[in-house]
Formats: sequence, structure tokens, C-alpha cells
Amino acid sequence: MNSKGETKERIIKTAAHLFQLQGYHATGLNQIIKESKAPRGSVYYHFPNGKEELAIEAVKYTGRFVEQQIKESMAQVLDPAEAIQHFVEVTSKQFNDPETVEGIPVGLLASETALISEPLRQTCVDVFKTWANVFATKLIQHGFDAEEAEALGMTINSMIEGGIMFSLAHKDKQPLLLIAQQIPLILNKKG
Amino acid sequence: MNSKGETKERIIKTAAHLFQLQGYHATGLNQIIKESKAPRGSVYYHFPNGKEELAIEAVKYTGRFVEQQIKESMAQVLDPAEAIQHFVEVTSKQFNDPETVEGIPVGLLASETALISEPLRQTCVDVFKTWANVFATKLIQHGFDAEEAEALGMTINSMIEGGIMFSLAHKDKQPLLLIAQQIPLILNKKG
DNA sequence: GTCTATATTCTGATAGAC
DNA sequence: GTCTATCAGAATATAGAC
Repeated sequence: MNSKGETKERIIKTAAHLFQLQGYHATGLNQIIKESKAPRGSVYYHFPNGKEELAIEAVKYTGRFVEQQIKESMAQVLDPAEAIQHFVEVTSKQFNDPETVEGIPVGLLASETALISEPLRQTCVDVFKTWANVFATKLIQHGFDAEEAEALGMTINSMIEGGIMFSLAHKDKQPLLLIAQQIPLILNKKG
Repeated sequence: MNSKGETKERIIKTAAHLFQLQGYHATGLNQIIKESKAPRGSVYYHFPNGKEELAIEAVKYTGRFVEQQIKESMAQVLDPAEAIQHFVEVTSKQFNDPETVEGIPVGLLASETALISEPLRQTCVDVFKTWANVFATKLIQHGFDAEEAEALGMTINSMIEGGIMFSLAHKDKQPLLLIAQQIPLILNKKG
């Protein structure tokens, strides 16, 4: 029916959504099939290696989506600390309506699968690195030296992932926002 | 055979270890039974509500264990920033040998189960609050006002959980240690 | 309290028609 | 590319003897 990759993309988007919300192991292929309205056969046609391959594609998809969101925030706001805050605010809005979650980072999935799938683990690490680099680039443009910027990029990433975890656990976006407010403090050296 | 709660405690310790390492859904009761060498019937005798109840007890156990570790670090080192660093170093040592993991915090389990079990979610939130309070108490003793200390306690918690997630994903304790090095920066206002 | 056998449901995955 | 029927195994949970 779909000569292009329409079905494939719908499967990936649905999987990405569910993996971020529920995690890897809690999300069954049955649920992905049901919610994406894709036939069972199509899933294994597009992803011959099954759930693992689908998860890798889902992580890459989320990686690109969030990378774009970070870049937009970095471009829209001059000050690095304020730009990061802006990104966190955009992300936190998704907690209002879990139905629409599309770009909550991938820490949960990364933690779950680090010990059981090396290719999936590596994909998550690559995605984290991409995001951290976007933060670091912004910092370097504003006078931080490269080494410091790299460490801070990773720290910012980690704080945001930690904040997301807290907000998931509390079912409230406030913890993430509160934590994000502390980010300017770690950028006070230069700036 | 064990008239006291020896078997029960062994089940809880094994479950806590496995849940922290692999997460909630990836850890089956069969594995807990096998590794704890407890009979299947004993698990359901001690935890009539099954896996969920066992997980709640495991989270509480980890909560007490880590609370004690945090308190020890806070007592041993005068400066708050250095005391927190000390705790992180103790925690990070567990990444050297996953066999011995006993007190890596519970962010993974909290994220996985927040949407499927309200009592388990609440238990995780309570544990987080306990840890944050220990940090906050230390900060208050060193001149921070209560409101600020509370926000910082949560932020520190979140940075550590985020760092643990990163270290799990990287299979390396370095990310956690690197992130912990940034903690003094957010305490620079007073102190 | 301990232990085993079993029930039930769900999982990821496959086969083969269309 | 799409779709359905079905598999083998694992999951949680239960029953009932000891």
C-alpha cells in the first residue's frame, strides 16, 4: 500500500514514543504493532533483526529529533545558560501530555539495555555524544576552552537526563525545571 | 530451616542487586530465585503480592543502605562539596565490579515503574526525598538557607543519578566522576 | 516455612499465503 | 510489501504436598 517508507517511519515513531515512556522491556512488539496500526509482518520485514534493530532505529530517530531541538534553542538564545534553559523548557512541556512525547532523551533505554545489547548501547552512547557536542560548541563560541566545554556538555546532558528521570518518577515537570535552574551556576566561570 | 527472617533478607538483597543492575522488567523472579537460592514458594510466602511487593522492599532496602553511606560521607568530611565528592567516589567504586553492586541508586527502577505501579513509584519518591534531605541538612549546617538547600539537595541527587546512568551506558565510572567534579560549582554561592 | 509441579498469559519470532 | 496463524519459550502466579 505504501510504496515509500511511510509504514516504516510510523513504526519507528511509535516505537520511539513507547520506549521513551515505558522503557525497552516494558514495551512489547504487540503494543507497537497495535498502536502503530502496522501489520506484524511489516515490522519483521522492515526490521529483520526484530526488537533490537527497531530500538536502534528508534534511538537514532530520537537522537536526530532532540539534536534539532537543542540546535534550535542554541540558535535562538544568545546566552548559553539561557539557551539551555530554553531547551529544557521545551522538553519539559512534553510532561504535560504524555500522549505527545516525541523527544524525551534516552537515558532509561540506555540504562536498561547497556548490559544486554552492545550495538544498542553504542547507539545510545553516540547519541549522547552528539547532544553533548552541540552544547559544547555553543560554550566554545562563548569563550570556554575545548576541554572544559566537553566536560560541561556531558554534565549538562547528565543533569537533564537526571531531571527527566526525577520528573518521570514524580509525574511532574517541576523537578526537571528546578534542576535546570541550577545549570547557570556551573557555567559561571566564564560566560 | 530459618526461623528468623534470614531467607527473606537474602531474597531482598538479591532482588535489590539485580533490579539495580538490570532494571525491573529485565529481572525475572526465576533469576532472583536462582541467585538467592531461595525456593519459589518462599518468595510468595514472604511477598504475597509478588514481584511488585518484592521490588518495594528492595527499594526500601537500597534506600536505607545508601542513606547510611551518604550520612557517613557527610560526617567524615567537613566541607559539603568535598563530602559529596567523597560519597560519589564510594558509589563509583561499585562500577569496578558489578558483582558487588549493593547501593547504586534507584533511578532506573523508578523510571521504569512510574507509570505502572503507584505504590512502587511512591516508594522511590520517598527514598529520593530521604537522600535529598541528608544532603540538604549538611548544607544548612554550613550556612545555606532551607529553601536553597532543598533545591540543591534535589539537584545533587539528580546529577548523581544522571551520572550513574551515564556510567552504566558507558560501562565506565569516569562519567560519574567527571560529573561529580562539577558539583562544587553549584555550591559556590555560600559554603 | 519449604518445595515442586503446573496454570496462564504474554513475549519475540517465524512461515507462508496473498 | 501486507497480513494472519502459529510457534517455542519465558514471564508471573498458584496449588497443594511436605
